[in-house]
Amino acid sequence: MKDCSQCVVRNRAICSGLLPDELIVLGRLGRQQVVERGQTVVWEGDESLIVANVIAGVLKISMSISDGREQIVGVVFPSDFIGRPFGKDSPYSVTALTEAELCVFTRSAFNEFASKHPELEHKLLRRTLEELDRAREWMLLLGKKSAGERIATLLLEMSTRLGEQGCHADSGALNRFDMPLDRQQIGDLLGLTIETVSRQLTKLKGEGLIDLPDRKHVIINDRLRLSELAMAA
Amino acid sequence: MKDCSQCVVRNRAICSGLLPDELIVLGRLGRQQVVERGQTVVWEGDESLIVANVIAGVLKISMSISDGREQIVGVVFPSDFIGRPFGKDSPYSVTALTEAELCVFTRSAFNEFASKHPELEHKLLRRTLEELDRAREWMLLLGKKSAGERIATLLLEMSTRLGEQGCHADSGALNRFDMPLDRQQIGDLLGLTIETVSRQLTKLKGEGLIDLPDRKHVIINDRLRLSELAMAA
DNA sequence: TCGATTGTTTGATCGAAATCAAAGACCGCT
DNA sequence: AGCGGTCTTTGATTTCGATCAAACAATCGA
Repeated sequence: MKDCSQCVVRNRAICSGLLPDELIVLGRLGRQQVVERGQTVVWEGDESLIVANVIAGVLKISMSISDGREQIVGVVFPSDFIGRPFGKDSPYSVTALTEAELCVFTRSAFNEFASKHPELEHKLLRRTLEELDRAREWMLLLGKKSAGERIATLLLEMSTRLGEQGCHADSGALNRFDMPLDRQQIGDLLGLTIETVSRQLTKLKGEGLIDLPDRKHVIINDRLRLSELAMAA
Repeated sequence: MKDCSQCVVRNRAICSGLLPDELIVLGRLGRQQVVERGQTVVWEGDESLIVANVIAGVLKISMSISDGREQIVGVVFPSDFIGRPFGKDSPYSVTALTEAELCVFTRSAFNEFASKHPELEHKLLRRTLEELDRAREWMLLLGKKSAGERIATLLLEMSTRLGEQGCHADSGALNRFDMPLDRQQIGDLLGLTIETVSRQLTKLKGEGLIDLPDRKHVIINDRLRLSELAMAA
């Protein structure tokens, strides 16, 4: 593995805060790996063999019912942590939505290292608590919001989470982003069908709140009105 | 506070595994408190002043939209942990569904103690990861399951989680339990209306899969068929 | 025991999103 | 540039659960 001190997510991932020599030990346990769009790195129901830090790219966490219905239960960005430490099987799949770069550990090696480094576990705990908050926020969306509210919420959420990645100086960039999910995946995340997603997006575009120059590109014109639509608590 | 070594959730709560003298220190930080049915101990949006272990009773975790729509995002049982450590405001409310008994800490005192006791943070991390798994399972339910599937899933989930509490010798008790949620709350948990909940329960009763001797009491007659209906992955 | 209140069930109708169906746009490939 | 495949949009129709409405059952206090 390359030197962790050069890692682009060095200051944001859970390994931040480790001492230089600890980082060297951890670095030796991990390997960097490029995964291509569509590739699944963790399988629902299978033994949870690996965990990883996301260095670049966007991935989805998904669960499904035996008849094929699929729900996306999380979207993961650079510096986020993926996999299920401390548990034999993974209850969900993790699949790359874009080409991605991971810093991969075997679960057992990570577990062992983590048990000896409370600072790391503390970081992971904080991150897991945040992820739980986000999951619950999404439960509110899935349980109570209308199709229009769901789409508005998603656009704002993607915009801010992608925005956290880039340079903060360019504030205008917050309102233009590449949606890493296709229409089907947006549906699987929002609990809607592909047709409903399409209609709601067309509606927002018609009202001038957003622009959709092409399939992937989204431009938010009226953030305020969009957040009113999203009906946040 | 009473002696922690006598606590009924001693072996299951996150404080299990602490050394006797650590337990005494933690015990002095907490106070036992009885909360009555309907009482809210944490308010959504307010500063997260307290965290607690649940000693007895059942509580709900809920989030809401400004217009009053409410979603229950978690149900909490004895030995579970409530509150939001390491974060200024609580994104959700916590309200007692039955009379309950808590072991309450101020957030700041708990945070400080936890930072010094990795074993405790490790327990909390494992618990939070499990809670996250449950939240995601529920996202699948809210996003993709039909009303009938939701009700079947809930009945099985309540049955097993309440069953974990009691004595394991009496296996028959798993199939009879008191539902701590009323119809409105079941709706708020499943993303359904009170009428749909009632109709689905009546349907299951008509098919002989369950009995409902009174409002609160549930008897599961055919667990296998119920879990087929629940369509678990 | 009665009446008031609250919670639940049942029935009739409505509507938002799903489903079914087909046309249109975009992309990669040769 | 032209073709084949995939993804997206648009339209027509259906359906499941929501909403509206009223009867019914349980609980509680006087």
